[in-house]
Amino acid sequence: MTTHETSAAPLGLRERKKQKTRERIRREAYRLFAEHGYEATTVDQIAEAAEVSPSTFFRYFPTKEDVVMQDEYDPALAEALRARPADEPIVEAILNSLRGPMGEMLQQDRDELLLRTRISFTDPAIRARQVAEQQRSEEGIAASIAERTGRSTTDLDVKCAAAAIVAVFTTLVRHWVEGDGKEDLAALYERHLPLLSRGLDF
Amino acid sequence: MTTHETSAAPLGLRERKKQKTRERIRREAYRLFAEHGYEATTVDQIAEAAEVSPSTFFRYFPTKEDVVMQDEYDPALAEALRARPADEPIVEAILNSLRGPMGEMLQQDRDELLLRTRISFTDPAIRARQVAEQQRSEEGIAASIAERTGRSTTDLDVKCAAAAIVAVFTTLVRHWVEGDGKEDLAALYERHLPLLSRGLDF
DNA sequence: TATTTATTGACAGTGGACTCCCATTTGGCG
DNA sequence: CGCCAAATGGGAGTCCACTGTCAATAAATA
Repeated sequence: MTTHETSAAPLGLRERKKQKTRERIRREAYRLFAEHGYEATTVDQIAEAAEVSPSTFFRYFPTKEDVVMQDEYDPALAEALRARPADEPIVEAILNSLRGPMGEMLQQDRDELLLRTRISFTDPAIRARQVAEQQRSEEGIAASIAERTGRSTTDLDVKCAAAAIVAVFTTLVRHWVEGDGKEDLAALYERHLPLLSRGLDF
Repeated sequence: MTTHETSAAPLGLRERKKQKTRERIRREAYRLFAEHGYEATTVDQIAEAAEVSPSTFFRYFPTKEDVVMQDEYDPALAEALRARPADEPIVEAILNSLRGPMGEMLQQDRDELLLRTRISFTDPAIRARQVAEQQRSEEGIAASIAERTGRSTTDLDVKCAAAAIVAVFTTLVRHWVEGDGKEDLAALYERHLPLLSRGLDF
């Protein structure tokens, strides 16, 4: 590597074309996945729909799995969490993070998020990948909690808390997806996340 | 079908042989998975190790995935939960269930559980399957909670609670596996599950 | 023992993910 | 424009899960 990517790079025609190609492949893949399911969609079909050769598909994505999402949201949340005052109770801190730009981000990507999430809940093969990502999300959130409370990241209570939080998130998002995204995701968070702070009183 | 299976069937030589073959395939598969990983193990290898032809493998297991575990424990927990008095707080009820025969069951299968769980945490492809099972566990536990509290199974709070509980379980089991099962799993439950009842006070 | 039926192994596919290679095209640049 | 490097397409090839068929064998049954 002789050149470093700078955020202000003018981006020549070549780069722009590549980005567009990558995006086109990804978009067509998602469309086909949504239409016929992940397993039932072949790389050849994706390539054809994106108007590239199968070889080119593999140049952009090392494996078919790689075309599926990595979730930017949970890591972003872990980040946002770090900006909140440490004396704020964790659930409050999360809700406050979601009320900020983080929430707008979700609002913005609503449709794509809906589609992606639907796929990942529907298809077992993709689900696997998703779970791996989720694990990292948990670690990120655990790290935030640990940082805020001066505990260790390896603290089991911290890990359990992070796991519970992510689990509730997942449950709410699933509910949201099953309702075709008609409900307000943010409202669901506001309504059900506090369950964790007040304790499971069943 | 002209004959029906009766629980007291004396089980002819044919049936017994089949059972043994099935078990042998499963055992060898697990051994190889543990040794080389799920993906890296081919059906041919499993068949050879189990001393059957590849065709026979597929006669016993429709797909390679089908050779992996279904978890009997979480459903068993949901069952046991139903036997506890309804006025007992949920986390207490769970712990009490685990203190009974349910706990002995776990104790008994310790080694196999350790192996199976290790595989399912290690290998993404199997993890997918596991997650699907987990989903059903959540539903089972949600059903128990709903039944105990007279709420609906579709109640989002109930679903969130079940998800949180399973998430903590998973976290603890993972921790247990990572420590090679040296710690006492039951003790981990006792120590960290109450986190959920008293609320996340971070 | 003779007949029937279930289980098996061998073998020849199929399809799809993924690799390698090479010729062609296309954008970057002097 | 003309050269170079990057990006692409096409094709041949590998690996492996999984299917289907058929003949041989072993168990159940008469």
